Amino acid sequence: MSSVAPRRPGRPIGGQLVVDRDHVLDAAERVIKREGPGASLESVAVEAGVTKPIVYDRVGGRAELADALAERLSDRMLEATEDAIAGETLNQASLSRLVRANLLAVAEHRELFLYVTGGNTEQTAIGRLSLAERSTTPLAKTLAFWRKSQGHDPKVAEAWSFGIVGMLQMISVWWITQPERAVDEVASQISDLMWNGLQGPRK
Amino acid sequence: MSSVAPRRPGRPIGGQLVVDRDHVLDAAERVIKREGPGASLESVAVEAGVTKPIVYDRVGGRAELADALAERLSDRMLEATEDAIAGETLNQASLSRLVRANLLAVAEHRELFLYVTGGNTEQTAIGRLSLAERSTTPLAKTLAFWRKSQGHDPKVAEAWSFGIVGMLQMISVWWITQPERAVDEVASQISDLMWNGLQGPRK
DNA sequence: CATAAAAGTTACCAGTAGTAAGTAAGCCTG
DNA sequence: CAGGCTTACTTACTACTGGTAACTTTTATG
Repeated sequence: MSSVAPRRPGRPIGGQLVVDRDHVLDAAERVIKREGPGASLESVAVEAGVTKPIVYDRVGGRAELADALAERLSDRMLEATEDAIAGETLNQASLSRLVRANLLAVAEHRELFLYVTGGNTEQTAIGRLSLAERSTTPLAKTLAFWRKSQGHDPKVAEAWSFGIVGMLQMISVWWITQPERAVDEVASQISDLMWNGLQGPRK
Repeated sequence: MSSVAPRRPGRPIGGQLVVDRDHVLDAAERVIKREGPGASLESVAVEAGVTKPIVYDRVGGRAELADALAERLSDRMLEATEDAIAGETLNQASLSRLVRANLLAVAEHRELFLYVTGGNTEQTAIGRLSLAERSTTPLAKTLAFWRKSQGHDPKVAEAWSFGIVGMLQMISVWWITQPERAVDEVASQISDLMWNGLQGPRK
């Protein structure tokens, strides 16, 4: 499989790029899936059929790689969860479907999720935060709009968004390490907590 | 400061241990506070006035070090938040104080918190989960008891605990990177969300 | 056709986790 | 009180990894 014909130095015949950025990122995902987080850039390069400096040229260092993969993952998750709630109004049932879709998406990209949420040392927390921000930004907008429509103060939207995203992340990590737990049960429990929290004090 | 007299090889005069486990862990905390996460074991050893193999003997490798520090941090956080809610019954005000105390405790141990929650590669997610578990286990007990006393199903306690801890963690990371944000405001907003969520559907 | 640009690889450096081997002091037995 | 075992360290190494500088070959251009 990895018996890619060894290439000589120098510009390749044909003058075309051998791999582009997405090829490298795809390779990175496969390696992470196979070797877990902590996979080396060397492995990624080999998997992409190329050498390390190319990885640096196409995507950058370890931190940038993590960022790029985080971006991809969060886009996919957003897509998966958008389908679950598409166009519909916010209510308990749609919320539960959203949580469920989130869990299933995490399970599907298990290793990648662990890699992205789980640190590549250095400014990892900032990275984790920026990943979260990709989710919170649209969520905060929705929340603010919804709060206003309910006659409540929309100021809480930003903090609540981060809280909710954190909750989903932690639940995801917990759930994928407990495979015997039914996804529907957890989704329903968490959406209960969220829904009642969102609605505010009982009049 | 770090001009600890260089020790020769061999058993030290007096036959006593030069440093114990806690000394190494204290040194690790200082180094992390100074150099940020990603501090090397070598630095830790130097700070402890000792060499690397001693670190390995006393606490173990990088993963074990992270675990040990996580344990310490979560104990301190538990202590700090316990004071804030001591003996009192669970209500919105005490919950708000708890969130506030949590945020302040995180700010106090800022670098350590980022180190612990923010990945040391490899099985970091498992580590993060086990840290969370230290908080969720007592929380789940309290929640289950409280739910029962309210005539509700206590089964949700475990999932809810992880959700709440995840929420607090994410909010903490977010908050300490936004120093201009008033702690009381965030604490109140988050405790609103949590309290209403916990109480369940309005009758 | 000479020369610059493009697209690679090779070969290296610095730093780091982890370990094996060496060394000096204390302790115990005859 | 002499020799051997144990204790508590250090020194010195290996293996690997992130990152980069220098080199090599093909293509494009005036």
